[in-house]
Amino acid sequence: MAGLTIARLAKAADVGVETVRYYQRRGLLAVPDGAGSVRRYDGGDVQRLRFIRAAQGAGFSLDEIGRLLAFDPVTDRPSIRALAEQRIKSLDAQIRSLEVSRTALARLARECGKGDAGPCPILEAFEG
Amino acid sequence: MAGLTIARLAKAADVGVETVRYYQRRGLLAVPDGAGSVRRYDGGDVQRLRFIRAAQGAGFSLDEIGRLLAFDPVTDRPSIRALAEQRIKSLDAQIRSLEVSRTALARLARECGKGDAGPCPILEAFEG
DNA sequence: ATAGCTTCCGTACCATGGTACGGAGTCAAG
DNA sequence: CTTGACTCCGTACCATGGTACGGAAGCTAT
Repeated sequence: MAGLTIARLAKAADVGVETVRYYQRRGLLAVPDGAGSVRRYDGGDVQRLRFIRAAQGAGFSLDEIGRLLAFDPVTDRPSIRALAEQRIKSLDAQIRSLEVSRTALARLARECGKGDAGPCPILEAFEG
Repeated sequence: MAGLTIARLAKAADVGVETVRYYQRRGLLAVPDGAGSVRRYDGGDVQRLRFIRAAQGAGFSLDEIGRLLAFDPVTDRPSIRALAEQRIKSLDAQIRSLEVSRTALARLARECGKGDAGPCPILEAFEG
């Protein structure tokens, strides 16, 4: 009987078995019907898991990935692109926010390193 | 009787009442002893809340802020600075990771926008 | 056919930073 | 001295992305 067990599927996609189950619960991955038996998976499932991981790597949440998977690759291009643009905007906002923190903190750390007398400038900055 | 109620304290620091309680549970803020009565807070508490928010703005987690608050501003400068350097490294890693996503996704979105025939290049990229 | 590894499934738990709720007690004003 | 607002406290819940556990059933090798 061809087909992968859940453990082999997980290994093939380099995720944990519990992660596979979690994606099934989230509706990202179909649960094959194995009627009172052990369910079998195929290459399509491996592909789908890889898709999910790749999309995560591009910054999409599992919720967004669910929407991506529901789209038709040919007819829904505008919607897919819109989702991507939205994600890019969100990534930009996150990046900017982290950079603000990074810059402020680096300046404070530099200040702190310049001497060792008195209270730490890092803590002082947070005192208001 | 001088002293702020928890609602006034929260308002003064621009946080929610539940957030104040949460910080108390986390050990970030002292719980004044109000012996079977309503507890009162002072300017020091407002200051401390502002500190927490400012430190969060610099990218520190509540756990790290707890450590910062435990340090002596004068004698623990090296430790404080080390914590800051560590946080900067972590911020840098997060920023780099987001930028990788951002760049890859922007390229795909550009690809997708170049035409409307065939399957969406964004989805195709995730297929492996 | 029986030991022992997997699988199945529900449920609970992890970190993170809160938010919401419900009952009981307290407090100030009318 | 009662009403209404606020406080206290424990506990549960939210999102996010999983991880862990435990019992029952299935599967495989000897």
